[in-house]
Amino acid sequence: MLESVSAQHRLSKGIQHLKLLNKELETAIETALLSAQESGELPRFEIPRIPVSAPKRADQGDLSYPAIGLAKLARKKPLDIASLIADWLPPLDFAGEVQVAPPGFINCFIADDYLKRQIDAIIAEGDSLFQLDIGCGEKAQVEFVSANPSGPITIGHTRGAVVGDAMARLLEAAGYDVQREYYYNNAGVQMIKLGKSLMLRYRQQLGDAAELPAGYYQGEYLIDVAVDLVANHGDSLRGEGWEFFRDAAESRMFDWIKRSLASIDIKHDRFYNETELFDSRQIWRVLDKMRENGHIYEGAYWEGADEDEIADVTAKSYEPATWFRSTTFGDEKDRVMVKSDGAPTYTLPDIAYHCDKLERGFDIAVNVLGADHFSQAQVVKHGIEALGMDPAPIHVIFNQMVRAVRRNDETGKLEAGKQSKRAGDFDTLDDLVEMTSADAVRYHMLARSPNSQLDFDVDQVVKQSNENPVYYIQNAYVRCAGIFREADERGFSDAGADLNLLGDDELRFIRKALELGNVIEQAALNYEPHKIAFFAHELAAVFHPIYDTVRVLHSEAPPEIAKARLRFYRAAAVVFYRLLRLMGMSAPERM
RNA sequence: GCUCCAGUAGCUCAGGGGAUAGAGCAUUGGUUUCCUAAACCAAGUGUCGCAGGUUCGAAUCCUGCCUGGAGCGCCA
Repeated sequence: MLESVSAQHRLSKGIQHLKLLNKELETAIETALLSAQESGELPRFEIPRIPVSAPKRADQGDLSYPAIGLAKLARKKPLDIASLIADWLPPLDFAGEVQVAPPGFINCFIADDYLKRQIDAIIAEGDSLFQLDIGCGEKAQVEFVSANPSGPITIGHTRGAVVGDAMARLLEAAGYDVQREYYYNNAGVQMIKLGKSLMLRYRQQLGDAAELPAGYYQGEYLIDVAVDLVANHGDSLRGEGWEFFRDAAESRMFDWIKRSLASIDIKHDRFYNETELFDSRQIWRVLDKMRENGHIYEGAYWEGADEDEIADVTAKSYEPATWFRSTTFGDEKDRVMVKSDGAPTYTLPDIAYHCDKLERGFDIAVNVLGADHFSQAQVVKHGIEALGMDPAPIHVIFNQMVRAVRRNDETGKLEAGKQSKRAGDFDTLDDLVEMTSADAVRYHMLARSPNSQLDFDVDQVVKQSNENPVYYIQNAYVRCAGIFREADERGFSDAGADLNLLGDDELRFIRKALELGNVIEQAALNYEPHKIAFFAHELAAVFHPIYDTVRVLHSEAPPEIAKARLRFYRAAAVVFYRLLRLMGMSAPERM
């Protein structure tokens, strides 16, 4: 489905149009190949999609296409095919020189004139730079964080929060109408334990001798809540049951969670909880539907259980439970939907929730989960299939584990944080933000493939220096802002700037900046939000050397050249602003 | 035992059929009369875990193995 959508991608209407040059060239090459086939110079074969990419070396052009890949199909020498393509290539307004390079590459240079024109185009697009229309306004949802309200946002949740929010921003940039959702379980035994834990903490505050049993929530934060309850209500809550305390705890925890997330500029549009699915009896309707479709059965153990499992279950003398025959869909064993005590497992509401999600009509439903949810997510997917629904819109990003680390000065190795004497605890989002900054947390959590385990190096992130990529990127924007401030003070403007006076350095930056559209598309449609973080750093690395030599308000820069350069920096500032916002980071005017 | 993720420079990680494998940190040396040096310039560093295979071409794909992490509940 994505392919068909992406094929009809368009850019938003603006006065100026920024193009996805890779796509343009790919299309043009396809046209050239068809023409060559038409003319008989090339045999007929189905043209495979070979992506145009940016070569590593400058002398290999800005966009490169390996025609080598067609050699076998065309039964011709790669270099000859490349030549044919070059011959038949329709005119492209952005293309300068087109070279054929051995062993069979088409290397296309972007024309300087085109690059210069893009500067005003970038400024015109402003905050919506490279706002794509791939999504055509279709509905997308990102479900992320989804931590149960039983404690603070941990470092692991934080990764999901940052990745999810960046994903949402990228989908918006790709043209989707995006909803951010937070789903949580508040109907199970864990919340009962939370309520009882708070109740005991409350009684402790009143001087009762109460111990928290093992498995209850031992965290000190519940003591804080209990202290508050005593301060506000004295001992008047002594008669309240655990339900009261559960609700009080849930409410307090959610206030905390929302405040923590807000501190890194993350806000959900909707909070959806399990209780809704119970109250609406939706979970039972889902179970009935699965039963109707023949995927549900009752039994003390699952149909494929071996002797050991049966012996184990028999020993526990369970009453029969309700099973989902998920093995039909490739699962390794069937799963319990309703326990023998009549309570549903958490899987059933989870399936019901995703069913509801699909019924709400999202064309894309991204789910950001920790890798420890892998099996669970598979079962949910099987459940959706058992309902006769298509799980295709659902895409899960699994984040591998994350831990806070510090460098051990003796070994030089990174070690998990808690053992550090200097550190104290820093395994919550609040701690991380306090020790570093919201921007640093966001950047470092994002600048890693979700598939990689992440060691959050607290010491490195704390450093506010050029050692830290966060400030390296932001400083690019700050430097632009500094130029604008100084220009304003001197009453200098870029009105009537002649961009022909710009040099190769400036154009090198524009070249790189024009890749942003492709980066957004790739990051959004392939669910790889980390790409935007790497691109931001690369762009800053192109920017800073230019800043050093391309001076605007310098005694040796003639006013006409200064004007053109000022206009250039206006464009650069737009690009960095857009990038920083896509990552959910701030774009400070000064640092 | 099975499933998923990872293994690339001293460290943390990008790249994931294409041209001479990259970045940051760390190391060494240099740069500032003028828009913030949180910057720039220069230097060195590799058995891309191991072994086979596919291919014109493999860090990238396939198979097997090794190492580390996460799962495999009538927990949520």
